[in-house]
Amino acid sequence: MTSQTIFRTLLERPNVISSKYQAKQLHAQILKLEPSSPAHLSRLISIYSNFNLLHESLFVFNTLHSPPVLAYKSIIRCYVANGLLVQSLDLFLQMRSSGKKPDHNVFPSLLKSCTLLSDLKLGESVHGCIIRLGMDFDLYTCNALMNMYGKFQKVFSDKFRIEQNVSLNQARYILPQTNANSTIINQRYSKTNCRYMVEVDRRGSIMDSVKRVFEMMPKRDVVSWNTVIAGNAETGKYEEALMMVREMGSENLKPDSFTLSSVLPILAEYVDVHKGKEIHGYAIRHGFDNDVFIGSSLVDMYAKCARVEDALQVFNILPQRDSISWNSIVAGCVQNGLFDEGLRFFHQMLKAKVKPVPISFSSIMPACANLTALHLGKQLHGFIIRVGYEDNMFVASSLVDMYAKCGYIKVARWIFDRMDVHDMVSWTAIIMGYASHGQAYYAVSLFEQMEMEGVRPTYVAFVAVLTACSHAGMIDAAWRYFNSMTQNYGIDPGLEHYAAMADLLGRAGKLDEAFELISSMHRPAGSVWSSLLSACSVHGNFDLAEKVAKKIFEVDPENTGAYVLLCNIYAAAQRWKDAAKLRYLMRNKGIKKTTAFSWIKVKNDTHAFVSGDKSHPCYDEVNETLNVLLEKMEEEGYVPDRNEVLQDVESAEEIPYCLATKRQLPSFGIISSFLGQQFE
DNA sequence: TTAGGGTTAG
Repeated sequence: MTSQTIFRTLLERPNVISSKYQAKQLHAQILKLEPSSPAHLSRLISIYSNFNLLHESLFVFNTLHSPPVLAYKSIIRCYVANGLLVQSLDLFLQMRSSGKKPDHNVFPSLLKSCTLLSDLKLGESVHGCIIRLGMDFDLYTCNALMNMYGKFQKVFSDKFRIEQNVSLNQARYILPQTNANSTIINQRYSKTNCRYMVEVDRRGSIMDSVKRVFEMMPKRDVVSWNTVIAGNAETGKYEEALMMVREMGSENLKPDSFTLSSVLPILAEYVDVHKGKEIHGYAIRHGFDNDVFIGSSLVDMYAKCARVEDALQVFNILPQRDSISWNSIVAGCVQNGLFDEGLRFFHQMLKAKVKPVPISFSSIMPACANLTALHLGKQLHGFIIRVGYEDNMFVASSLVDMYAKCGYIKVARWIFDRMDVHDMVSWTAIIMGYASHGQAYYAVSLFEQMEMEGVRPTYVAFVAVLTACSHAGMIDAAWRYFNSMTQNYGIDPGLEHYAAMADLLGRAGKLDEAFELISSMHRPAGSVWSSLLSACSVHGNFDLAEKVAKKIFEVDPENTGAYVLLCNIYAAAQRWKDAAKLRYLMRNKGIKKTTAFSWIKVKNDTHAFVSGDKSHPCYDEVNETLNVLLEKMEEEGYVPDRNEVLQDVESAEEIPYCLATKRQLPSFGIISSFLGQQFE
């Protein structure tokens, strides 16, 4: 074969050119053999642009006096791939003014530019151009059109959601509640509602555009279906998305890895592990389980369905892991309460030299918060500042929560005040922080501030404010919020809200009122009754206690806490026979009190305290210290109530403080050195 | 021409 034949073959079958080096060799051959052939030069531009070589492509393009369509569309594609979006649209206009008729390959690139520029109007103009040129039946062009409209629909949807739940930071002034404030709140909501209607119309019309394009298509491929399915999945139209996955089959198209990427998050949201497993089986049968996207989605789906073991299994056999698969397993562990495991994976991720992103920190921070591992939380905070993630709303909210849970409410407030915008979660985190620190005034004031700024309180925000009221004995305010949930926001009170109210009323001695409230619940849970049982014990209402205990045993016959509490109540009332009968019943039923323990971290060791254990080497010293503290407390007027403790069902010990073995948390010193070394 | 992960809960 002569060099000329090879040259022609290469130009006719550009796919055989597998490297940038070969492309440059071909360029040299063209210059040598046919340097002025626009057809050859255009093919060369196309080959260069396939390798994303913008500089080389432009170099050749600028030598052409009247570039053919192939040259234009190759440069346009290369511009888009390099993020030069305005330039891509400029070149399209230049091509049109030179009289060249664009073919169907040009539009996907242009539509991508409009999407990346977030310019819907421009996208609609391009759509008009597509229709005028009669390209609106082309498969690739239609797929790209649907993709563009789908992306805009998601942007509108996300933007609207954020506007609903975000306010500017004006939390530095705390206004008292007045009628004037209520008027402002109402005005804000009526404005919000107007905007809501406009946005709903806008989103609806964009989704109609996606549908219209889809329905007009003479032929659809798997990408067409995937695009519409993803559009529905991302905007919460789950049933529609799943229905379309089933409908694909009627056009003889099988779901591929992209389809599964849309389906798995829906099943995670539905907590439907059975269907999730079916999809997992399908993925294995079709070889998609090696796909890193599917792997991450499976990890996430299993974790959200509380199947951490399955999530770990999928993660452990992943042939390749990227930042997202690591974040998925870290978040999966933490969300399921496996904090140590989550921290270990975070550590391993750093060791694997995967750079943490904001999501990594907002996923791991709740582990520090729930373990009250302040030292680690502070180290991570330092790292967050160094890499500049402290302004991320998710990261900042998780920091607010971590500091509040670790006892540093002032630092939590400082971080909260520094945030430019507050969403519903950050408000709730700081309100709950104040509530758990017993600073109900701040919690309630901030809740009202949040309402003033037009952020709609949610189910969780009401849990927070009612908890605050409960701790401070604010009965009137609590009733106001409890009633406001349904009346103003249409949120049905749940278990947590009833529990806070029952706790509040019980502590205040309003036992009958609490009984009535709990009885009004649809299906009162044992835990809500339990707080009333405890209040009955404190206030010495033994008759009601028996009634309440009966209610608990109806819904939860093996509620250990209720047995123990009732036993103690009988003991306090000197009803020894009843107490003994109950204890006998417990033994018969095999009900045992779960061992509770608390722990304290001293330097790098965590020491756990369990009733009845004398194994710790410093047992005597600890007991001595406890006695000193007890004496001091008694000097200041504390009278220990030993009536109930003496009759504790499972323990014969009078003072249940002893020491158990050390519990080892991950060593954060090691993580700290990684943070410092690798990513500064 | 199409894809995956995050913060608040007595």
